[in-house]
Amino acid sequence: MPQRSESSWSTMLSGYVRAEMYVKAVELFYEMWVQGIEPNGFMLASLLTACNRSGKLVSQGTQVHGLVVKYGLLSDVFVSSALLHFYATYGFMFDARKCFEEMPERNVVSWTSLMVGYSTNGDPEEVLEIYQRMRREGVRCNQNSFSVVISSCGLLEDELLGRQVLSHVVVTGLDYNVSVANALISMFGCFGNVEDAYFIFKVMEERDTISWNSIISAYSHNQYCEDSLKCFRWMRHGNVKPDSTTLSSLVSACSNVDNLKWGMGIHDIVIKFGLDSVICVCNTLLTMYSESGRLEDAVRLFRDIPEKDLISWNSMMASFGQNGEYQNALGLLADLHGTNEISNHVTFASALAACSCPEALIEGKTIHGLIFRGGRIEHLLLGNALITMYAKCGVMRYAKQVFQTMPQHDVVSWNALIGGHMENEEPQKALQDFKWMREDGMCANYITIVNVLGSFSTSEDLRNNGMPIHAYIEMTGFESDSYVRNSLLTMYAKCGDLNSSNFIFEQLDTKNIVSWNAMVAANAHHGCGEAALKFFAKMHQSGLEFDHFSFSGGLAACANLGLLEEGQQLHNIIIKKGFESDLHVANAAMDMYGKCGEMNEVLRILPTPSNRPRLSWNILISGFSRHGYYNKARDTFHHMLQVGAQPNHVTFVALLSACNHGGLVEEGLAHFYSMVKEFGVPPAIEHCVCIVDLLGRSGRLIEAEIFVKEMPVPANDHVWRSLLSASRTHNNLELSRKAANHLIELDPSDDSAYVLLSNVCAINGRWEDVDDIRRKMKSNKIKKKPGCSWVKVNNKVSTFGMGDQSHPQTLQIYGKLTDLRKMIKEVGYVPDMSFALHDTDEEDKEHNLWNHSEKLALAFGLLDTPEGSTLRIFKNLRVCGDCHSVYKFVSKAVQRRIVLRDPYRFHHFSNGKCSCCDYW
DNA sequence: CTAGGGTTAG
Repeated sequence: MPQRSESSWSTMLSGYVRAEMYVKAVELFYEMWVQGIEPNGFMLASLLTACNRSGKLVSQGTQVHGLVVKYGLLSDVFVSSALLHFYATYGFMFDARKCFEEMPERNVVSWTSLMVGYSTNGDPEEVLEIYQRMRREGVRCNQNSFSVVISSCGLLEDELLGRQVLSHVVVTGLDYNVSVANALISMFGCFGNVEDAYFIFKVMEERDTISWNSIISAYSHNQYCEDSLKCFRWMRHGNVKPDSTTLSSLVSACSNVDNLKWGMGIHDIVIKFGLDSVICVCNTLLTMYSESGRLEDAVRLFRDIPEKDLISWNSMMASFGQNGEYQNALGLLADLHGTNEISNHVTFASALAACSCPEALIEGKTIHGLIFRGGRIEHLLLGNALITMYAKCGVMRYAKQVFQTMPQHDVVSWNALIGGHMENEEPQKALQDFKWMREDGMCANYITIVNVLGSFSTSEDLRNNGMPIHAYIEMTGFESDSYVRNSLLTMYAKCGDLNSSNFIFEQLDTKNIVSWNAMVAANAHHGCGEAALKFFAKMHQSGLEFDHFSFSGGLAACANLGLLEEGQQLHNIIIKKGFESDLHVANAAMDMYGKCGEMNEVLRILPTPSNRPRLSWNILISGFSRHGYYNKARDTFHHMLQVGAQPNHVTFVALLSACNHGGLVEEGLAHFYSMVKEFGVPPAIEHCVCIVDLLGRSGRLIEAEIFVKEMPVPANDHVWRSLLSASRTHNNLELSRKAANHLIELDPSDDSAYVLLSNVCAINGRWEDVDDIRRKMKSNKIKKKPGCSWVKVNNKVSTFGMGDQSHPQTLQIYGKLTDLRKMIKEVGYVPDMSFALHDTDEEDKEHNLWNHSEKLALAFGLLDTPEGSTLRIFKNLRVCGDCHSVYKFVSKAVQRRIVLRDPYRFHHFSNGKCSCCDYW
């Protein structure tokens, strides 16, 4: 073979590279090398390109680096550019960077290679750093460098820089370049700005498949399912053939219940184009079926994927987890172990997410162990997932421990911790961690704010923490976020400041389902049932569909108003729409039936004891308590302990109030002490109110007063009101005065202090004092909350005030009252004048007593309802003692069952007796 | 330059 010239070796070498015969190129080089021919810069650059493009010749490339150094060719710009490109391609960014920094001169290609390297290695921050440096050094970008910079802005959601880059693009005229425009479409998609994405797409002069894919995925990522489908139709109309990327995006756009019908159509198209074996498409389809609540279809799809990759496994595991099937998720983890696939951090994150419920705590701990032994414990994402898992299992101690041992935190770590405090009802800790987070220099995002606000639930929380944070929100500009505005609204509502929540609600530019639901729930839970129902109806009129939250709120409103029929109708709708199995809805339904006096209905829909959540137990106990079945309340409490459910502070409020209504003083006290000692539930103000009421009602006023002085939390208005009411019942003028003074001090606008005190004075015949109190009320502009009663007859609610004559059947009503009075006087009724609170003669007193609203409602109810039916009457204030006695007599005289609900409890009257045994 | 799985959420 004749001796070849240097140039012929060069030509051969570059020929092999052009022909994509990379291994041949390397072999040729060795042949030349053993013949002792010294390579020139061009050869080494070609060789590096071969190593680069083959994707496999890593060690060969690094050996070439040695030759470059040996022959002093680092100063050759072609060689050093090729070397840089080689290192960047294989992800050796340290070497790539070194190469770049040491280059004698750089062209735009060198800059681009470096940026592409960082981009493909998942470091968009570095890409933007380099871009800024390019700007400083006056280097002009080409289409490739612009594309990678634009895509990095999108990934980092850096909208400010993104718009700057756009202006640079326009200046250079590269906005007409297809690749650059494609990148811009995706970037705006990442910002959630589909309008600008579409604008760029619309003005493009020529589009390729990637352009279509970019706009479709921009719509898909931002949940604009219909728009992505519209684009797809337009694309098909122009005879552009979709590829697997197009269809993947479309499938993920349809990944929810509402869009499943379209998704299934796309599934058919996938099959038509023969793309149903593309793994990426299979995986998106799997997720789509799972997210639409069709887990079985997802499982079938998973089984049928011939060559599952790790993402298939991870997706399936996540699907099981999201559908609450943690055993299946963990089973999959075991199956994965038997394959060739190697699990990654996403695998474990999904497994942890599946274990994020109290029942799966042990499994969660096991995964924690696996992560530790697998050496993944320092992974940020897994640390975050662990915090979440422990927080959702209710073990904040472990969540905090994980947090403290993590080598680094991001905003998600803090949010998971604060969110955990929120869910576990620890508002002070949520606030404390929020403060520490800011001291630590970590920027809050909207989720942080939503979590912190969500942890507040009392008027104290609102005053001390909620309002200062509201100020912080206004200052930092978070109030422009619609999630934040909704959670502000919810906070004010939950803490009982309905005026403020109303104000925020009215100011909302768009009222979404969450805003409406918050208004319904807050009004229902704060005793404004009618307002709640109005919101409920208006929400529907505005075209929104009810969800779990709306139905729970609607039921709570019916419960508040005691509207059994409406509640039942709503419950029927709920069943029809398939919401009855939702835990919150089921609990709200139970609560509604309980508060409407239908304990049998409560028992009918109650979950079986073994999987009965604590909330259901609490509703059951408080239901029994409200109806005076204190034995059943106590039995339920013991049953709850037997099946291993943990009582919480609400359980004890219900239990103590059962003892209270049953007059079980010793038992109530015993529960109060065991609550702290045995169950570790710290006594809160609600428990103390129960105890004060318990002691006071039974006449142990001295002990009640001592308890108030010594109890672990400061007394509030409820405590003093209860003590005042007890001293009225047991006629203790001195204590009444004390309690009334405290009450007026705490809440000067409250009418009950004046009213109750004047009652005690009236009983004792101290009419001057009564007048004095009346004058004070007048001068302080305080009005007695008017008592009213209502009764529903023939689907129409009739409301009566004291001495009300506004009803169209007034004549008959008063006639009926006279009859009743005669009838029961014959069988022993004697009016109890101590409930007549004006200083008049005895006849007037009796006349006033017979003007009480509950008596008017009773007379009307008896007029217009069939004989033998149960009469249901409601009162906004505690029932008067004389009326209670009248109801008993009437129930026997006319042989009717009467159910009276006041704000505290139910009275079931039947055959001359009341279920409260005259103790209320 | 486009596409599939994961942690925080009213």
